[in-house]
Amino acid sequence: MPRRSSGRVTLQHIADRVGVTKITVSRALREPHRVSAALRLRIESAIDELGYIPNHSAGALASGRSHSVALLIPSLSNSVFSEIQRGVQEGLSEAGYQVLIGHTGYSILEEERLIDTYLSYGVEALILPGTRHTDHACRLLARARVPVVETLELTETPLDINVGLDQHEAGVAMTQAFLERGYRRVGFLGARMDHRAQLRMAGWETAMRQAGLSAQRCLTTPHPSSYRLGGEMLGSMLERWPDLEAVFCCNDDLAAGALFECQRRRLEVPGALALAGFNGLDITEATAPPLATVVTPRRRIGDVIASRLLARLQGTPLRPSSENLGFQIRIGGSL
Amino acid sequence: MPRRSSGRVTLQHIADRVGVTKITVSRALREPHRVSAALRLRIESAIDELGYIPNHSAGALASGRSHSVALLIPSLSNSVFSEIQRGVQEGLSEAGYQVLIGHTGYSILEEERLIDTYLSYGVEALILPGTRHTDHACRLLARARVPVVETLELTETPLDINVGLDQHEAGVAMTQAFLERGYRRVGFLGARMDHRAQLRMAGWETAMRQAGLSAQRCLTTPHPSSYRLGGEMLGSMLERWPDLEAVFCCNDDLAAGALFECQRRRLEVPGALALAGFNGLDITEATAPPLATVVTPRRRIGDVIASRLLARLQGTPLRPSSENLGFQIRIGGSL
DNA sequence: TTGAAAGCGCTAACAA
DNA sequence: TTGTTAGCGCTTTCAA
Repeated sequence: MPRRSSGRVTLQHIADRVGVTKITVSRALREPHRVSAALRLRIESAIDELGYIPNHSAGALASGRSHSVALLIPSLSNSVFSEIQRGVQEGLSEAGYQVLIGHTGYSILEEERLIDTYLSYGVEALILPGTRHTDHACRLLARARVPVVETLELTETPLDINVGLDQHEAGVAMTQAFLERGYRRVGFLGARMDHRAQLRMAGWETAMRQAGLSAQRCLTTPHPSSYRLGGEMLGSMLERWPDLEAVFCCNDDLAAGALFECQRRRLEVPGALALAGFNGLDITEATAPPLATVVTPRRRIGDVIASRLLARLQGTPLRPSSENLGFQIRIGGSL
Repeated sequence: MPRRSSGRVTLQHIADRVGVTKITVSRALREPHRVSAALRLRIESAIDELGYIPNHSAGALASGRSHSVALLIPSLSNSVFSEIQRGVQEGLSEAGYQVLIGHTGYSILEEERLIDTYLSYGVEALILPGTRHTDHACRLLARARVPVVETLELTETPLDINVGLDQHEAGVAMTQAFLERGYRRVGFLGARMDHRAQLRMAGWETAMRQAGLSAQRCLTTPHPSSYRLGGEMLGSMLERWPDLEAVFCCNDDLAAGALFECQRRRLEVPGALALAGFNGLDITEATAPPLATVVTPRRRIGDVIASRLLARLQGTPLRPSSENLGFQIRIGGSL
């Protein structure tokens, strides 16, 4: 009788039942072709009968491989990340990796905590939203010698693999779309104001200044985006700048909320006020009128992350690199 | 030189540096009060210097405890689950548990796969969306002897802990709200048609039949819900049943999409058509008019799950139980 | 307050 | 094709 034991079925139990040693059972699971067919069948049925579940910790400890990858996302309620997740998941799970999802709530401190946690879980790669991290997080990542993907935005100084799009450029492009259509008093509405929102706003400012126009009509808040907030903030903007002709919102949620507020106020969109959002979520095509937006290649980002990461995990040495997947301006009917 | 070694910093490295044994370092981390203050400080600075990250697998293997709990959610893009997650996370992480999130995509087969995976990770509890599982999943859960929470809906035969609300009753209540306001030709619009959507629809049918009314005006699809789909399906319903007076949608996304379609068709809501959704998401309060909906206590569900689970994990033996957290009907302005 | 010994369940490396 | 041996990094148990 062992001194300590969990009571769970182990490889040894299967081995005893079949009359082989545990390494053979282990092989039957991991390299079935290296075990004779007859034996394999007996092992499989014993596993089934006894309800064996492998102990991942033991395997990871012995092999030094966890077969898992961490994907950190800022928000669980934002479809932007769910599409990236789908691409990553599909690519990596085919290759035998488990994707562990972590939720940062847009906080780089929480990100740091999760990086620590997942490194202690022995993940073989980390996928991070954004390119801003705490110093401590960067130190952890450097020491871990594990592939790291930074995504969504681009940086000149990637830690390792960087896949995303130029948020500033997208902000410029959307603003120019307003200007090309003759709008001059174009405001900016921003919430949460994470790094990407800041970049989009900076793009708006750049484009306005370049056109010799005022970038004063700007309202931001650190609060999280929501439809309701979009409506409320649009109200404040209209009060403060009654001459407003158009509003570029830092994301689709705010833009939709702003559109609803216009409907309540019987303000024609785009007749009395033009609107645009950012991301190209489903809602922008559903509203009346459809919303102008910057369509970001989220699914593709997920796919590309998976493929770059797999190359890296399978040994292809890559030096730090940035990959710009671009964006598209969709005018919809609100501009 | 050891035959195998990961090159990572281990407890032993810290111990060597400080001049103690590894068990003392281990204690300094887990039971700091049992190590002298001076030593503790030296250990802490060595940990910092060398960048030690504990190996979770080794700890879990040795102690038989993983300090982690799995939370499976059907969709990453549905705010319904993000609020539950927040409650669960807050409650459990305070108590030292790591919450591992898994994504089932509404598939009980995928759920089964994730249950298997997370059991092999040694999670100390599982939180599942819904009360329907594959037979194999039930067998896995039974053998695992680990607390299980089934949530969102209620069942007469909980596996263990069941926290949710009566989806059928909510469907009945919302339908009755239509009837009380004089609507008679009330249709039902459903997408995805997971078990909860089915229960809501059954509630609608029950209420209509009890009132002696026809439950024919019903359109469903297995496709995932989206705003766009809500609009398209409403179009089909109006074509098929031009006499439709009201539509109860199985969730808020569909209802919002239906509202947008009404706006496009210049159909007054609720004048020409009344609408209602389900869940009470942010969007229902933002649209013009605000949407009638069934407000579900999602945050509270998360909180209650955490507290029941902690009690259970800390040893309080509970027999299988169902907890009904109820719902509220909010009329908004679309009814 | 600190340490020695053993073992958690598995896999790598080598052997037959 | 199957087995033997050692050890992954940590914690438990018992001892000092």
